[in-house]
Amino acid sequence: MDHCSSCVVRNRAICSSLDAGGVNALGKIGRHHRLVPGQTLIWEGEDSTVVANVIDGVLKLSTSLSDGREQIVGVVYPSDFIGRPFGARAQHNVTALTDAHVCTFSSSDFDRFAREHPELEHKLLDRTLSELDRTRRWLLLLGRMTASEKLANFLLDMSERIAPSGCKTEAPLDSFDIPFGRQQIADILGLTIETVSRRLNDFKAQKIIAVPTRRRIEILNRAALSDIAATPNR
Amino acid sequence: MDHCSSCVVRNRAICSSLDAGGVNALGKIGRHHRLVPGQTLIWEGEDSTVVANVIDGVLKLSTSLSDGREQIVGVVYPSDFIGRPFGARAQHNVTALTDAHVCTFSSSDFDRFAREHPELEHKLLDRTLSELDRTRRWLLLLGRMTASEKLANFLLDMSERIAPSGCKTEAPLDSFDIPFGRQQIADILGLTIETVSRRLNDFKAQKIIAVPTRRRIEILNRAALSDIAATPNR
DNA sequence: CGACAGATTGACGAAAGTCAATTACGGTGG
DNA sequence: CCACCGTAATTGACTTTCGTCAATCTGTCG
Repeated sequence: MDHCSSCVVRNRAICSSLDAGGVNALGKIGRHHRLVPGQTLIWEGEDSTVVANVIDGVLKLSTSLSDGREQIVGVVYPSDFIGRPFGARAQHNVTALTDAHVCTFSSSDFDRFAREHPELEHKLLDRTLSELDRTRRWLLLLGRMTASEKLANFLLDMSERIAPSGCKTEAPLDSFDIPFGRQQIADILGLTIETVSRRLNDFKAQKIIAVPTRRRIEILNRAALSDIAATPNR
Repeated sequence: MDHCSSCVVRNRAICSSLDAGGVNALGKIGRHHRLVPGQTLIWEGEDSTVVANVIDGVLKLSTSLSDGREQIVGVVYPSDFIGRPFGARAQHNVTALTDAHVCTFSSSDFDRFAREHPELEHKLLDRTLSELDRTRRWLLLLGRMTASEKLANFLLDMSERIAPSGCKTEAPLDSFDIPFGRQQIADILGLTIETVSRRLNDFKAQKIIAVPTRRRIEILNRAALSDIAATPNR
């Protein structure tokens, strides 16, 4: 880990809680890895031996049942943290969806480092609390929403989280590529690919969205989409 | 907060990370509250002003849609921690299901205290990571399981988490009271009360469980129940 | 002994899943 | 640059599961 100081996520990842000396020390125990789409970094149930920072790319967290049913339980982007520090067993798979760069640490190294750096643990705690809130909101989507509501929320969520490289705006984009195929959308929303396809076509027919290519979405009528996405009670 | 040293959760709540002096200092900023069933401690969307430890009782975390659909996103037991420290807005309601005792702290007091006590933050981080893992497993249940599978998992989960006062065994109980009505079971599992009732009766007809009273469950055939609860792939 | 909320049961409908066939996209090689 | 191929996505017909609505039952508590 030679160039932490020039790392693109230096100021956004948990590293941002550390001063130059701390980052340097952390860098010494980290290793840079490249992942290709479909490559799995952590397997569910294995003794958790690595944690990591995402530098570039998109990865999914997933769990599955023995008959093959799969649920995606999280999607991570650059600057996000991966893995379960402090000795517990990995509870889900971590798999690259795109080409990805990650900065890995052995669990034991990271645990030791974290315990010596309260500022890092604080940052990680804050992130984990936010991720927990986000995941709990997802429970509402999976447990209580219809297919159309799920998709509307998904598209709005994507438009807020996807920022194509080179574009610095913070505002939600009306036109973007999603890093998921239909099966993955289905696995995120707890649906089948057929239902995803049908509801997406409903939106297309109503001119709420356009789908110029398989992976591109254009939101033509954001108000209508927000309307379909059942508003949480707050 | 006079008697932290005699608190029943002193050695299980996050307080267990503190020495006598620390607990004493924390006790000074905490206030003891009694809650009655149905009483709400925190409302979703309000500016988060309190966090708390559960001393006794069971509480639910829930979110709802404007049309009344509700999803329970968490259930907390004695020694569990409630709330979102470090300034974010409350994302869900916290409501007592039984008579309950909690030990509350103003967010700002707690935040300040936590930042001065890395051991406390570490403990909280470890718990939050575990809770995140648990919540993510719930996503699989809501997104990919049938009503029967959901109920089987729910019953097994309950049998492991419920320990009636006075009983010190760690083994799962085959006979226990659940602190939920049918509507709440439905809100946990993303079902309707009718479906809960029907599937429960299926289990009864198969002699897998008995339901001597509304709130009591007796597991007659744990193996069959585990069999229905689709096994995660690990 | 009622009365009421909570739970069960039944009949029906709607939403999403399943299975199968077809189409379209996107990458490859001629 | 175009034709071809394989994968992914769409579409259609049908089934299943769960939800909805309404009636009935039951146990809890005054």
